[in-house]
Amino acid sequence: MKGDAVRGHLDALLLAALEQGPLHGYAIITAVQQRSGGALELRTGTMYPALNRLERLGLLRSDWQSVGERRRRCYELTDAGRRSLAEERTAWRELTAAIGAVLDPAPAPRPAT
Amino acid sequence: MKGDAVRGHLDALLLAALEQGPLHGYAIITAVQQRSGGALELRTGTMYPALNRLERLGLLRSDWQSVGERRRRCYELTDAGRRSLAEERTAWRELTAAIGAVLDPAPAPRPAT
DNA sequence: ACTCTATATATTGGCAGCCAACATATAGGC
DNA sequence: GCCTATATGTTGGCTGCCAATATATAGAGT
Repeated sequence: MKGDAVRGHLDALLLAALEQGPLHGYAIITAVQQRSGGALELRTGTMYPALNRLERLGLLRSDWQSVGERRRRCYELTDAGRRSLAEERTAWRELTAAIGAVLDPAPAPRPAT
Repeated sequence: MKGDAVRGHLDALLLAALEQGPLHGYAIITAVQQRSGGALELRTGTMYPALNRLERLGLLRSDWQSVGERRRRCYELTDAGRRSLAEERTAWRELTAAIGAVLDPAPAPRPAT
């Protein structure tokens, strides 16, 4: 998968990854990687700033956990985040429908041949 | 449709628009607009430089036509352009499959309940 | 003990690629 | 005469992702 593949869809991916329950950043990377069959690999320099931004926007909330000496920042969706995810899904369907229609145009219907 | 919608897929759209025959730039805009049901509207500041780039890459060739006093630059696919279009289609399918799998994950198969 | 990898989070600088705005010109309708 | 559609192009700017870098703990291998 070429670079910039997730451009414009990063927020949707992050929100979707958190839909089924809280995860910390590193776990989000592996979850997205697995769900996509290895095709999508989020970069830390891409994801962590995005998670912070989504939290500032009120779509996520986070809390720090400790596992031994290790610290993790665990994110979960807010209600606004769930609504935003629904909008992102709609936008994604519209985009794929629009581009798909140009890439693979339906044959023009013709008056009863 | 939000801005930057075509980002990363512009070349694919242009090549696909020209697949069924030569068109000039303005006609490409209306063709893409119609095929996408009005969802996609290419900007001149986006398209014309892209057409030039694709011609430099050898994926398109162009010739100037005259309709009365009007001049049109008519583009058509080269063989390399057709091959590139096929690759763009494959890349598009892989991308939609990957992102789609994250946005709408298949329920995990579980051992005979 | 030492090294390498995996786990885990974060910042910085760079840049590709699209967009808005602008510029120009012909043609046709009202 | 004016407005809109047709038609092609350039310039500057900004968004948003990436590579590179930094830091630190944990565990496995040798």
